[in-house]
Amino acid sequence: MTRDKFSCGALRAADADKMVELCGWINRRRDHGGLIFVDLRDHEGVTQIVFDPGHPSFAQAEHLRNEDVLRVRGTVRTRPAGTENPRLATGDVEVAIDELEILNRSLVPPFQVNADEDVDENLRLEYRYLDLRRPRMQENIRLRHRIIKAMRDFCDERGFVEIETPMLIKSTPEGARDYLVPSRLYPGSFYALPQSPQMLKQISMIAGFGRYMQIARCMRDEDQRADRQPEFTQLDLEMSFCTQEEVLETMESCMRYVWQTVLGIELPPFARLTHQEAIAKYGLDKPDLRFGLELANVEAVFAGTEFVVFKSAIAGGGSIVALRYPGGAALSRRDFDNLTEMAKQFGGKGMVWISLAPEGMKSSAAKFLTDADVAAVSTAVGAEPGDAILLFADTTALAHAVAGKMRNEVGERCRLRDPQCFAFGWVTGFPYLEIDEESGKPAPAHHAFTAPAPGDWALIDRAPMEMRAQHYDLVLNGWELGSGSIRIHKPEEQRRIFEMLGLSADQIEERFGFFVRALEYGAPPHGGMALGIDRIVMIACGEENIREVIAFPKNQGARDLMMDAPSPVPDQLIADLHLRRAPESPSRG
RNA sequence: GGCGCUGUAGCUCAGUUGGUUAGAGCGUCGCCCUGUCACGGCGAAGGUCGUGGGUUCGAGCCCCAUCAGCGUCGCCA
Repeated sequence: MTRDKFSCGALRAADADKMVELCGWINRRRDHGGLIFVDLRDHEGVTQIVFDPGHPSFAQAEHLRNEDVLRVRGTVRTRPAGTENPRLATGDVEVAIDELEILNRSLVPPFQVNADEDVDENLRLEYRYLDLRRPRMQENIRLRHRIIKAMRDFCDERGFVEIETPMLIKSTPEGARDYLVPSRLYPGSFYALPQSPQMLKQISMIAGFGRYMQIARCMRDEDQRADRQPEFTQLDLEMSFCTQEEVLETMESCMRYVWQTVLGIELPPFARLTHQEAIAKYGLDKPDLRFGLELANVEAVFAGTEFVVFKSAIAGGGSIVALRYPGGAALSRRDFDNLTEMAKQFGGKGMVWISLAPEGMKSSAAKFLTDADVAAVSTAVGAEPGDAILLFADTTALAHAVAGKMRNEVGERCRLRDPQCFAFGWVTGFPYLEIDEESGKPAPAHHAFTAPAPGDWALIDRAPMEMRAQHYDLVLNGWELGSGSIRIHKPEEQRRIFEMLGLSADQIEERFGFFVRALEYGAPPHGGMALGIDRIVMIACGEENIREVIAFPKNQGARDLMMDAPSPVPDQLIADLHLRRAPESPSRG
C-alpha cells in the first residue's frame, strides 16, 4: 500500500482518513496504561500518535523513550470533541498507529531536549547536536539561514557576483594574529587563514568583476568575547567606480531588504553622524541610538571652580562630560558608589554625581557646587527634578569614553535598550591616523588600504593627524556591525601609506608586492564594506551572545567542546610538516 | 596576563549564625491508570557539595591555593 509522507507539522482536519507516514523523534510520551500518546517531532512541528490497546505495536510503545527515532504509518483521524489541542498546529488531528518502526533508540539525554530551560553551556556545547534540536537554537539557526539568503538575493538583484576566495593565503603582518597552516611541500613556510578577504576582493575589482560579494569566513587568533569568535562570518562586498555614498546606499538598502523580508520590519532611514559627533554626543564610535541621553561638555560651567578634580582636568586641557540619569535621584549613596566603581573599571579616574532629589540637591561634590552650577549642568543635559547627573572629568578622550560606557549602563538600567527596537546608524569622517599606544607613533586607525578623504593627501606631511579617511562604520544598537572604505587604487599612493606605516621598500615588496603590482595594471577606483553576520543575526534573534546563532561555536578558550579540538596529533603528521614539538607539549601516537 | 561572577543529584536550583541523616522541581527506574498533550497517582534509585590544603570539637557555609566556565580589560589593522 502506498502512503503519502507528511512532516510532523503538516496534518490538518481536512486530512482525516488519509493513510500517512511520519518520521521523527519522540518529543514526549504519555502513557495512560490502556492508551499511549506519543508526540512525534521533526523540524516542521509535532503530531500526536495514538497507540490503542490491542494493537500489535502497543507493547512496543510501552518501551519507547524520549528522542527515540520512529517511522510511523497510520491513519489520520480528527480528535474526539473536547480533546483538540489549540496550542498545536496539528492539534485537531491525531494519527492512529498502524505500523511502528523504531529507526533508532536514544540514550537518556543529559538535558531535556523538548524544552528551552537554561543548561550549563559546557554541556550544551559538548552535546551540541542535542542543544541544536531544541526550539531556541532551531529558530536561531533557521533565522540565520533566512538572513543570509536575503543578503544573497539582494546582492544578486544588484548585480553582485559571489566569488569564493581561498582559505589558504599569505600571512601579512598587520592586524590580528594569524592562524597558520604549515606547508608540507615547503619546509618552514606557512599559509595563513584569512582574517578577511580584503586584498582578494580588491583584486577582484582589478580583475574586472565590478561587484563582488561573499559570505566570507574569517579567522583571527585573538581572545574571545560575547561578540567575537575565532572564526566568524562576514557579508563582504566590493564595488568598482563607486562613491562612498553609493556603498552606503547599497548596504543600507541591503539591511532594509533583510529586515523587511525576514523580520517584516520597515526600517527608517539610518541615522548619520560623524565620528566627531558620535564621540561628542555618545562618547563612543559605536553609539546605541535607541535612546537619547546625549552627553554634554560642561567645562565652561566650572571655569572658575575650586574643586581640584575639575580644576586640574580643565587646566590640563581635558573635559568635564555630563550624563543625565533619568530618575537617578532615587539612588542611594551606595548605588552612586557602585557607579563610581564602575566608572573606574571603564578606565576613568572617578565620577561626580549630583542627585536632583525632591528634598534638595545632593552631590558627592556638594560643597563646591553652587545652585547656578547645578542649574547650568541640568540645562546642558536636560535633567529634571528626580533625575541624577553624572560627571566625568578627565582627558577629553577618556572623559567621553567613560561617559559613553556609562550612558549604555544608564540606558540599560532605565530599560531604554529595547531588544525589539533596531536603531541603525552610519558613522563617517573617521580620522585617518591615530596614535598607536605602544609605539607612540601615528598608525592607520583602520587598515592600510583605506583612501584619505578627498583633498586630505595634502595634509600628509604638514598635519597628518588631521587627515580624515573615506571610512565608514555601520552600527546597530550599540554594536559595531562592520566597516568599509573607499580604497586606495593608485600604486604610488598605496606605497606612500605603507611607508608611513614604517615599511621599507623591500618589506613592501616582500609582503604586499603582489598587491601593489596588481594596482599597477589599471586598478579601477573601488570601495566596499564587510558586515559581521553573526552579530546581525544575534541582534535580530534578540540574543546577547553570538554563540547562540552559530551552530558549532567555540568556547571562550577557543575550544570545540564537542569535537575536543584543538587536540594533539600523531608524531608522523608533525614530521611531515617539518615541525618539531616543543618539549612540554603533549603528543598522541 | 589582570579584574569580576559562577561551580551542591542526570538537569535547573534552595541550603539560615559553622551544628543531627544535604533538600525541592524536572528527568530516570518500577507499579497503577482508556483521552492526555508540562497527563495523573504511588514508590524507588541517584551526592568525592569542582579539586587540594587549612582553621575548628564540628565546614556545602570561613581562609588559602588550584581547575573549569562565563563576562570584561589588554588584544581584535
